[in-house]
Formats: sequence, structure tokens, C-alpha cells
Amino acid sequence: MDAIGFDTHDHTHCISDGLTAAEGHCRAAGVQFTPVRRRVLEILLQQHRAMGAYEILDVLREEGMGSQPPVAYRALEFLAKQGFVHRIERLNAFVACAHPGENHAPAFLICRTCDKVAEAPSDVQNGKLGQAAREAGFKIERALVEAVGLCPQCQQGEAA
Amino acid sequence: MDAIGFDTHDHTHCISDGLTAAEGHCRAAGVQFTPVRRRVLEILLQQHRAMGAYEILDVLREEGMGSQPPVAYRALEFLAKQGFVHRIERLNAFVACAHPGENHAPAFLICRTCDKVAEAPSDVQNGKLGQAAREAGFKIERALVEAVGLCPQCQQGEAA
DNA sequence: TTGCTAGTTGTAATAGTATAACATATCAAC
DNA sequence: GTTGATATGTTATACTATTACAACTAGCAA
Repeated sequence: MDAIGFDTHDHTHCISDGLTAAEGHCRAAGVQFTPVRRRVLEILLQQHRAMGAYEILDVLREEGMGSQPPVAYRALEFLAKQGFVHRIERLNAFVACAHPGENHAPAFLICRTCDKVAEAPSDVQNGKLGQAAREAGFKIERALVEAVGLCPQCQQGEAA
Repeated sequence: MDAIGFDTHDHTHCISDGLTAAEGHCRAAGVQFTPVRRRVLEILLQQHRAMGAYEILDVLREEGMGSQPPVAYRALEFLAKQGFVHRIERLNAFVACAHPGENHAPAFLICRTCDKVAEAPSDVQNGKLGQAAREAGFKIERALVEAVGLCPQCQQGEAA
């Protein structure tokens, strides 16, 4: 199993592990892992792809857990702040973090046909960009790296 | 003068050079550099910062060059396709390209207080991310790198 | 218990960003 | 000058996100 890649893997573990990790982290941090927050994270873990806030909200609504946008946005904001989900700017969407608990500067590989998102290591500060920033006197606080392309499965589909 | 950085520089040249380069490129490519397109690029060159489509549209409207969103979005789409402007996902905004004509994978340094944007070289394919992508079998077509932080001027302001 | 406080959720309204669809106009090539 | 391609004008609408305020809940202190 490869948490960062596009490989198939035991997804049941992904979900339960992610939820367990989040639960522990919240208890340790003294913040509340409420039903809505838990369910939103679970939805993202289940889908394992980038989802829009309104798409998530549709699920919540069907389940009677809230029907107005702020419900979804608040949960997502909380989860992002805790590092359990990441926002994908390119898609105006959200994805469950593949490495909950680890402190990391995320970089993403986004498949343009199936919307699956993989999380990869990046080291912006060390590359050409970091060097250019230092030369310009710019202080990088947060870097957003999103690579758009084709995942292995969709490359096969494209070729056909 | 430093086209990529946050230094002050002779901005008149920025503007005229940018427009001239775009004009030449369009003639060579056999595409039309119409008044609206020209004006939108000029606005972005003048401001030298990221601007939203509606903000640009306001300027066009005052000048009687169009008042509905598609006017701005079409011009921006055209300019982006030709490589004269870049879209900054993080800000839902657009910025004039600092290196018109050169074929490049842009990376951006975005000041979170003044919205100035500098363009820097990046080499996503060569760094850790490129390596991870190859290992995962992911084909990167386009990479988006946006670093958020503080420009030199705003660091001084912050310290005060 | 009561009441306070902080945090969370419910809900309505609205702001901000972007595109679809179709009519009209312009321009170059034939 | 007719045609075809490209560009613009305009209306309507879709999608994304936030503000503002009311209501509820849990934990704690008096």
C-alpha cells in the first residue's frame, strides 16, 4: 500500500486510520471532534478524491446533518486547520490528508480526468524558487504546489 | 531594474515593452490583439499586481469598453493562452507575465499584505516532486507553484 | 442550582467568481 | 459582396464562499 500514490490499496484502513488519528489529535489538542466534523472527514477519506464544499454538503443534507453552506465550510475550515484535509486551490475543492499528524508542506499531483489527488513531498525552499525568494528578500510562509496531469490509470484510458 | 522581483524599477518601460512584445507575438501567431485585449493587458502591466476579473471589468466599464463579465474573462483567457498573463489560483486573480515570449513554467511569490506578485523560475520536474511523480507513474503536464509570504517592503511594515 | 462563558450549530441573506447561450458585429479571404 | 471565422454584446444563471445573527450545548464558577 502506498498512501501517497495512485495505487490501489486497502481503503478500509485508510478510512479508519485517518479517523482514529484525527480523534487522537483532537483529544490531545483539546478541540472537539464533533459528529459533523467527523462525518466530513470520513466522506473525504471514503471518496479519496477532491470534493467541492457543495458536493460534501449534499451528502450531509441527505443525512440530515446540515443543509446550509456554512455547515460544510466550517467543518472544512476546522479540518484544514488541524491538518486533516487540504484545500486544492486549482479545483476549489478539498481532499483528505494522506499523512495526518505529520507536519508537512504538501504538494499535490492532481489527475485532470478523474480528480484523484496524491500527496507528495516537496521542498520549495531548497529549489530554484527558494533561492530566488531569498535573493529577492521575499519571506516564504506557505507554499502551494499543485501539479496537474494524468494518473497512471487515466494515461491508459487516454492512450486507448 | 529587476523584472521578477519586488524592487522599484522603471515601470514605464515595463508597460510599453510588455505591450510591444505582445503585439509582435500576436502578429507572428496570426491572432488579433484587439483593443479590449490590449487594454486589459495594459491595466495589468500598469498595476503590477494581481487583479480580480471584476476589478478589471470595473476599469473597462468606466472607459466604455464593456460592462459584462464575459468581456473581461474572454480577454483574460486569450491573454493567458498567449502567455501574457498568468492566473493566480490562490487569489482568484490575474497578473501580467514578467517574461512575455519566453516559454516558462511559472512560479509565483505572492505578498499576503500588498498582493504584489513576483515571478520566479521553478523546476518542479527536477525536485522531489518530479521524482515522486515519476515513481508514482504520474505524468505532470502543468505545475502550479504559488508561495505566499511577505515581500521586502511589507516585512518592514510588519516589524514596525 | 443558577448563571456565565466559550464553542458549536442552524439559518437566512448576500457577496464574489465564472460560464452558458445566443444575438450581433467585424474582418479577412475568396 | 458573400462567406466563414473570429470577436464582442448581452442576458441569464451557475458555482463558490462569507457575513450576520439566533439558538443550543457543555463545562465551569459562584
